[in-house]
Amino acid sequence: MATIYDVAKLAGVSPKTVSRVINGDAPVNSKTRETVELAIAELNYVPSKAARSMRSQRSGLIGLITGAISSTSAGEPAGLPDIHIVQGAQRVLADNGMTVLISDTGDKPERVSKLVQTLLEHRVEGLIYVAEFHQKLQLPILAKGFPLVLANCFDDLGTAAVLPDDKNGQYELTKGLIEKGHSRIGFLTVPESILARELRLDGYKQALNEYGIAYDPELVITAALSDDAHEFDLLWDSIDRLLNTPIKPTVICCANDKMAMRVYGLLRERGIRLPEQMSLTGYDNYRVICDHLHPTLTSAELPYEAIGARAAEKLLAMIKAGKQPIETSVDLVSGPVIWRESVTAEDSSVLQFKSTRRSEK
Amino acid sequence: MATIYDVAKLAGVSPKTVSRVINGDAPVNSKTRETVELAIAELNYVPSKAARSMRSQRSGLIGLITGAISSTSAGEPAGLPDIHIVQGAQRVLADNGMTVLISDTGDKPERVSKLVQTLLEHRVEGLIYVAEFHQKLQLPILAKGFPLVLANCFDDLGTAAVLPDDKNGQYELTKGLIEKGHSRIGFLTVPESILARELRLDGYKQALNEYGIAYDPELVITAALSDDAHEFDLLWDSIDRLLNTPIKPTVICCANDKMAMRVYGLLRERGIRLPEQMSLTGYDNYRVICDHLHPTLTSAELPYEAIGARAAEKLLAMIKAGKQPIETSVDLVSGPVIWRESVTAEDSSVLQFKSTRRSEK
DNA sequence: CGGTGTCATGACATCGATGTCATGACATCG
DNA sequence: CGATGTCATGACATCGATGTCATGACACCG
Repeated sequence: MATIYDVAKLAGVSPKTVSRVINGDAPVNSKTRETVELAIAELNYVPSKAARSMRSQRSGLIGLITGAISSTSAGEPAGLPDIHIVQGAQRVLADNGMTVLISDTGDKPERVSKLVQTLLEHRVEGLIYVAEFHQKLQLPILAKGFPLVLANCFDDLGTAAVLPDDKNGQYELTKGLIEKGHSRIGFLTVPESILARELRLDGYKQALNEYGIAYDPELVITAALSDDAHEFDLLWDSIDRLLNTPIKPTVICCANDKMAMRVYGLLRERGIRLPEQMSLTGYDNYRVICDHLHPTLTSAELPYEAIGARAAEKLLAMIKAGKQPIETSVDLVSGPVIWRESVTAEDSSVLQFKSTRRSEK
Repeated sequence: MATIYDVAKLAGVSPKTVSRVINGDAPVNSKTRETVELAIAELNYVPSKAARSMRSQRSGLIGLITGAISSTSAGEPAGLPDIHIVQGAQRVLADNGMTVLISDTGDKPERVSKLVQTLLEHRVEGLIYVAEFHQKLQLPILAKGFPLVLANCFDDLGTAAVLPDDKNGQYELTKGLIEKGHSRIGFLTVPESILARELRLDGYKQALNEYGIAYDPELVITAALSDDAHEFDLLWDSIDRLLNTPIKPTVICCANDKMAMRVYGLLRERGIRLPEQMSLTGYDNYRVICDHLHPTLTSAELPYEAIGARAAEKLLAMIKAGKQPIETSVDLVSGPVIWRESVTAEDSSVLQFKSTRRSEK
């Protein structure tokens, strides 16, 4: 590969002059510039970042650690694939002239510190750690003050983090359902081990509360996440319980789109027409599922792309601030609810009836 | 960040000795080694790849260009997300001590040459280009002899490439169906613009042929790919045509899992029970869909992870060969058929079981 | 005409690691 | 005892780019 010396030789100038042409940081005679540019083209010269970053002490690299790239093979979490977070981060970073170095844990958390080491060898200017689902964790400690942003996760040490606003998502979803005339709203949640559970439940309750609808614990059922047959039976039972409550729900909120996809099949097997006899919602806005299920599935978006983008922006700000410590913070990112065919809107008469009833209370 | 000089100073030795300790490439007195190792730990020293690769002329970096990372937002292709190809490549490369630099076209193909430039600045030792679906394309030309592997695509110039064996996948799928007793096999294909169409059709025909089943063009219907409402009507029509053939098919092969997901809904809307009254297959083995549809969906795997891995192996071999030109080639990678609940086996015992149960009602 | 300023360019050192060669301390051998 | 070999270590140059400083050519001014 050609070097700046080769170019200089061919153009009959000093390497420094070539450098000036490339960087445009000092005046160069236009005739000289032309000769140099010709030589560059002739030799297919591309400057070496390694040499540059040695002088400048800036690599232009950002390290991104994720399990995303291997996660789909193993026990996959229920949500959207976190690759969308990588997507968002990569876009923002590329727009700012940074190149992204990815490394993947391969689902072996103990590898993280070795990956970090490799990234530091490349002198990344900052790190983003992407978790597969909203969780709390503890990374091996880096040098103090090294720019690090956690995406989709957070820790105890006050490290900068960007998280999905799960409470708000379920709140907006529930609120929308109520405004469309639903008041018996079934809720299939995930197990307690999942952080999002409580947050979403809070959003659900808040919406009910604002509209004066009493919270009925019978309508909230914990459904399992995992994919094996046993859990599948449990989901079946959960639905039975919902359908057998004194006043049947008119809509079921599923903890995520995958669960909703199963519920489509289960409900139809017992002859229930969708959405006429039962409305359904998911969570994640997993496009492949939501757009292609029939009827298409209403879902609250898990704003992964935006989380990635925000994490990147935060990181860039931290890098820019340099030594001056920016106060780190935890950002919540909200996503919209995407209304699709799986939810019926009851007609105005019903709404009227309902509001009447409410005022009767 | 600490340098080798800092370590040397702290340990009271020369930088070269530190280098020897790090690389273990020459004998060092065990006492000296200990002192040096202590100093390294003390200073959190991490050697700089930039400096190393300047001397060694090896960056340890592989460039990976993809549209994957932005593809889901725009007009998404029908298949599996190509991120799985990245997955496979990253795994193999990491196992070989290489770090992956990703860059994304952001769905703007004209950006490719700029991305290549950036990757070359980082002195990547090779490049993998990942396409979103099986296609022919033309990359901007690199320096001749620069290690490059195309994944999920190929060109006219005989560049090394790794492709899915679409013909074999559909062949195995069709063969399996025949062996399970199906002989009227509907086939919803993708438009002619898609390369996989002809390949898969060939596989379908070959299987029929081997079992002496006549090819009936009426059973093969071109269904659209895109997601808008109009195309959706067309899919409906396609299914009608299939159901109205003189002898109805007992199974419908869909061009991909997403299409199959829609067909589930469409068939059920007209009261057809799955899989009892109609078997279904997809293509891609898009796990989120196949595992979670009810009944679970039989599908031929689009072996993206393996394609990525193979591409990486090919690239590493090319790099290792160096100047000696390895003969480039196009590899086909086959994936298995994953048999799930959506296909009934029509052998006598099953038929008997069914009729028994039905008569019990 | 000499002093001063501007423009275009080059010589040289430097970033951090490591290959090459040299050196000094010992051990071993004839 | 002197020659030779081995071991442990260091001095120095080098990879490719660029910051610093110097230099030569020329214009302009008093």
